Amino acid sequence: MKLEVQKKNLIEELGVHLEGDNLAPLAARILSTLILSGKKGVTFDELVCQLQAGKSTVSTHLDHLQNSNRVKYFTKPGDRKRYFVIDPNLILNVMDEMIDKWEKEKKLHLKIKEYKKQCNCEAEETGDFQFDLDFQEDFLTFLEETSTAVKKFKAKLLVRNN
Amino acid sequence: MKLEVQKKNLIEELGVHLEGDNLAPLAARILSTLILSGKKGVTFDELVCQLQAGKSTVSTHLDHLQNSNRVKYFTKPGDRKRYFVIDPNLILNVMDEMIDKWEKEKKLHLKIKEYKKQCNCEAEETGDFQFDLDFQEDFLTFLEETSTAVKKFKAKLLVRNN
DNA sequence: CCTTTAGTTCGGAAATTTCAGAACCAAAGT
DNA sequence: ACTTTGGTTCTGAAATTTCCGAACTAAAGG
Repeated sequence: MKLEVQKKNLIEELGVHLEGDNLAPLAARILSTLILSGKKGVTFDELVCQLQAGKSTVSTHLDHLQNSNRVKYFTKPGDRKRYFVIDPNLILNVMDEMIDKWEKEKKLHLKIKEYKKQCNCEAEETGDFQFDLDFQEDFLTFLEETSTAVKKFKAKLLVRNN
Repeated sequence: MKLEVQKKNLIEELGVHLEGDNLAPLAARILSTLILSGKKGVTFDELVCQLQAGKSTVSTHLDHLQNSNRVKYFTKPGDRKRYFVIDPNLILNVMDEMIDKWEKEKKLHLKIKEYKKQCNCEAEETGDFQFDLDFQEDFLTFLEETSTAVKKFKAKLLVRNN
């Protein structure tokens, strides 16, 4: 199959997939395009044209993508255009986000565990425990272990890249 | 602090958090309520009252939550009401979902890698490679490792529970 | 200065999601 | 047979998200 056709199909497929992470359709298409366009970068106008989108839309979404450390740009001397590329640390940033989210989740579930314990204490005399603390326990271990797995891999990457 | 107040606060806090996983606000509140109400279960009417929501809304969202294996219900003999509780396998199901998602992602990125390789080949003579395959390589390893970490933990849980 | 380029910002239109009310249904009680 | 209970389904309203166009700005070119 011709490379251009392949690219268009992949942009769409990856785009749909990326929408899963709370990205607006067009934001997902932008990111997808950048992922599939490589180091040479894509300009603002190219994005507007290729995605058939409004300038304002592209501008806003590019802002978002840059603020969330997914996208960067570089310039060429004597050329006012910006060449957008995916942030070279994208994987690391994604991992950091995951770790962060799990960290928050852990704190929340510790609070919940506390609450459940208190509830079970109150029901002591009746012997009618409301909560199975195993669930909470398991979930916390789950978050812990998954977190460390990602952290380890992150460390490995960092060592290798230096 | 009084347990009831604690519970209400936790339901809201956990609810907001759960909205992060593509759940509608009310769906998140339902799940949150069930998580914080334990084994005794919560009836349809209690959900409608406590969450101040329409019956149709609760009905629809409960459907969703059951179809996505997050929620189950049990009944009591001689009592037509349904007592909703979180699915006892919720953690396992969540893990399966994660593994599934990563599996799909892996397939997609293998396709992308293929595409990138072809692109780089075409640009062979110019020496002007469009893609740094490291990114793709790293990402695939990342998915692989995170997946196995979760799978291992899942296996551990399964062994313990039997 | 005036124009062109490369965008940004603002206001609102269009699409989508989320929710509620009314009508409905099926099983159980009377 | 009628009523109550415990929901479900359908239709549309309200809220939110997503996007676009028009007007604007700032830097560079002529």
